[in-house]
Amino acid sequence: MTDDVKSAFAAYLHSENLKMTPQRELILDIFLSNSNHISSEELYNIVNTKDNSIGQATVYRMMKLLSDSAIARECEFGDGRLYYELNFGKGHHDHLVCVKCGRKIEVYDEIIEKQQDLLAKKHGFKLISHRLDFFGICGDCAMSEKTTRPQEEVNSNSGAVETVYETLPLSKLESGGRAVVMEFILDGKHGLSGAISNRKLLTSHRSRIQELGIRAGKMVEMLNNKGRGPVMFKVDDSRIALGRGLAMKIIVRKEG
Amino acid sequence: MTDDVKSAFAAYLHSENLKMTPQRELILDIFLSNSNHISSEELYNIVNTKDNSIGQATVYRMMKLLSDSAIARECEFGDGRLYYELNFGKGHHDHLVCVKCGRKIEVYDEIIEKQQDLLAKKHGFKLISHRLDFFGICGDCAMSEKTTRPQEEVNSNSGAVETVYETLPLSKLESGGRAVVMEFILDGKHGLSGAISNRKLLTSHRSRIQELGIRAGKMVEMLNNKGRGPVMFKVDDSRIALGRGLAMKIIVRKEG
DNA sequence: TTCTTTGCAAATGATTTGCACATGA
DNA sequence: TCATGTGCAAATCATTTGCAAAGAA
Repeated sequence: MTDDVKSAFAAYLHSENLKMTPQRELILDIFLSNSNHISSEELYNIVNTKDNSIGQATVYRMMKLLSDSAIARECEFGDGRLYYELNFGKGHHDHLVCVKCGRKIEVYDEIIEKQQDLLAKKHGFKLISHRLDFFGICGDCAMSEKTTRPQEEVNSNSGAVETVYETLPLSKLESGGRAVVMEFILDGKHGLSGAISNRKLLTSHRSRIQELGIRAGKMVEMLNNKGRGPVMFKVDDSRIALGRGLAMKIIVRKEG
Repeated sequence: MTDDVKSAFAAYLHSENLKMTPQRELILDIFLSNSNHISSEELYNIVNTKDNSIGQATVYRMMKLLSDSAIARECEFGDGRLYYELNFGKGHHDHLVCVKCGRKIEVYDEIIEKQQDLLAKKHGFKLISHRLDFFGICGDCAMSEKTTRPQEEVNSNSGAVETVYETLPLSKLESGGRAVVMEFILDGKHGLSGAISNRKLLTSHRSRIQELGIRAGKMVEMLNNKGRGPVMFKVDDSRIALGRGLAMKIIVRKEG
């Protein structure tokens, strides 16, 4: 497989009168040997450990070549970087993006694809392409959350009580509900409402949220959530009102 | 409706100990009176015509406020800008984005939504949100293409012959097929393979493609497209080989 | 009065580019 | 040979931020 890709790339270079160089070869090798969905910068960091004479620009340029040749495909997940996945010999698929560990799972669903075509047709729309990304928490991360169960709740003195947790945006925590803050979702320059990344915390809002004492691990108690307008909740001993838009960007874990 | 939004925003400001200012009021008015899916910069340009003392930063800051309060929602369509749509009183929806005119059509499909939940569950994935964007050509643009039919083909000397056009990426034009170049799809910094925008031409590749003489309106004839590897086609009198990845980014119109 | 806002200009940060030199075919 | 590739540093570009002056409650 790796060899197929390499000869396909060589053929591409040849057809475009471009040249194979040791830099290009090393970058391709590293791209192929690494887990998919890597950004140019991450790739550069790895390349750099093998050969620190290679510049960032070379890596960026190479990724464009791989994309032009359709050996790689560019994807973006709302955090302002471009990621590259292997495209050679693969068909269309959608992504499940874990906001906790950043893992990207490739999925495909025939029913969704068909229904998308119908939907486009219904609107007189001539489809060229589409993208579907899911943001949430993967099975592994959901599992490990159980392990790092917060101390406040470890009160079982006997018997085997399995507690099931539910992960949701703070904006969906109902009045009276208690939950633990897990994660903030990306915002700022490359934000994407509803969509999420674990790469950076909010930029413009980080300070605002953190000033309020809302930090990962904190317990929150929802005082008032009418499903509309700002939500009112308690952290430590203070009451906080927060716009629904911001509250949607705070992921909490609730006992279910 | 407009009044509802405005009082909701006033309530939000109050709940957050923020203040109403003439700047904020003007920006909100203009946002509400304009078509949805506007970027901060576009909005600033309009605001600027009404009051040129208002700075860009104020507009950017206001859009964050509208997003924090959930009155607006941020969306991005792969061109590196953030767009804002009215969110107040609206539910989840997906977007059909026309690569020709840039129009964004909001759509919703119950079957797709249900299937998405099933798909996530099947992969043990706890869904927080998702986004689904379609890129293609809207009915109106498809219609107006017929009107601006290229001269080369206007040879009907009698009778009413209706010609139906089909729009597709060059990479999908079969060997022997002829088509007219319509559009290049976005790339560069904020590119998105498969996904598309009409805002900018390719940056890094524009020169390469244009040097080759490929321009909107040009007739191309596919010489060899095996469905894999580079495609070979003719423009004017020269033969050109192009990587499949790049060829996917050239939208052509074929007689069908 | 006392925070909050604002406009301006400078800073960000991922990515691209100009340039002079180096190198593959 | 000689067009193409490379590293470096400077340039982009949408967006954010620091700051001193101005304004709302």
